[in-house]
Amino acid sequence: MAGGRVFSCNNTNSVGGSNNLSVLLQSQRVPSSSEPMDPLFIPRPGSSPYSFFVSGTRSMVSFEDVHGGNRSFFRSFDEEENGDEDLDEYFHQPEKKRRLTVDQVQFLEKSFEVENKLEPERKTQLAKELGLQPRQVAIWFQNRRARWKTKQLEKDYDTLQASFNTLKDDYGNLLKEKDKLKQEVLTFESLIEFKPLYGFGLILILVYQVLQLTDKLVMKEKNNSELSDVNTVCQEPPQKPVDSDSPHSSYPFEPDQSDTSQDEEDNLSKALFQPSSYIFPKLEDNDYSDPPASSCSYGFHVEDHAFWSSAY
DNA sequence: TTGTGTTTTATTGCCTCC
DNA sequence: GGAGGCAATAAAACACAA
Repeated sequence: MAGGRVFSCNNTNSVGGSNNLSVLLQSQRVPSSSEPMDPLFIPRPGSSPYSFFVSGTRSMVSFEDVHGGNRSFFRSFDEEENGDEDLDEYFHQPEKKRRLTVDQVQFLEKSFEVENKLEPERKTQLAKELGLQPRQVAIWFQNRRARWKTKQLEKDYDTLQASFNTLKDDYGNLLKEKDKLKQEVLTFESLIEFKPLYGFGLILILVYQVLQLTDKLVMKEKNNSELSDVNTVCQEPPQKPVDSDSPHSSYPFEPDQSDTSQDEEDNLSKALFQPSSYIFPKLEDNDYSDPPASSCSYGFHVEDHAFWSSAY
């Protein structure tokens, strides 16, 4: 035993069941694990069947006094070990562990609920009441504290596990929210770059249309001047053949009006001065469609708002 | 009945406190 | 240095399925 600790031998449980046995419980030296202690049983004639010495003192305890003669605290040793032969056999057999009875355990449990630590006086008192050695009571409390600690650890673990799961869920939700906000930030950033291009693109379109229209007007003017030159050279233009059967026949030098009809000019004018005919994406509150990759896109007609959505 | 896993009782060694 | 607590562990007792 470490520190030379001296403690009472065990097997007190067997005391209660043995016939008229009292036990002198005082170990004078520490047995090694390979050297089991032989309890020293001293029969005490005339004593109660459940009386015994405790720790070598004369603190004899009558279990009948404590529990009104109820022997339920002890196993029915009368059934297990009866008579001198059994007693003799018991003395020579190696020590065996004896479990506490249900009543003893219940008594100890109630005492443990009151206070899980054991003061010397209480230990002695409990030992007396239960017919156990103080050492046994101490060991029981020690083991009981260990069991309580294990269960407490399990409870703490469950509590921590629940907290962890809750935190994990919260963390997952926060991550989702973070991604969503990040996406919104990106959209807004893109929007900031995108909006100034609206004006620039519009200008490009207008310039392009102006150039196209100017070009066509120039061409038309040129054609007209050439026609006038031809008419000047030809004093007498050839007569149109009168052919009522061929209404579509035309004079070969007659200027072709199909290319630059008045309707087309009107349309071009409309196109030029009504830029709204170019459909731009309508930026609504929740429309975070990305802008075109480049401003060149504004050179094309976009007929459908859906185009912007599907294009990106 | 037996093998196996669990529970309970007890021991051992180390540590702290007084 | 002794008393007592604790962790680790041994070993008996017990429960239970096959």
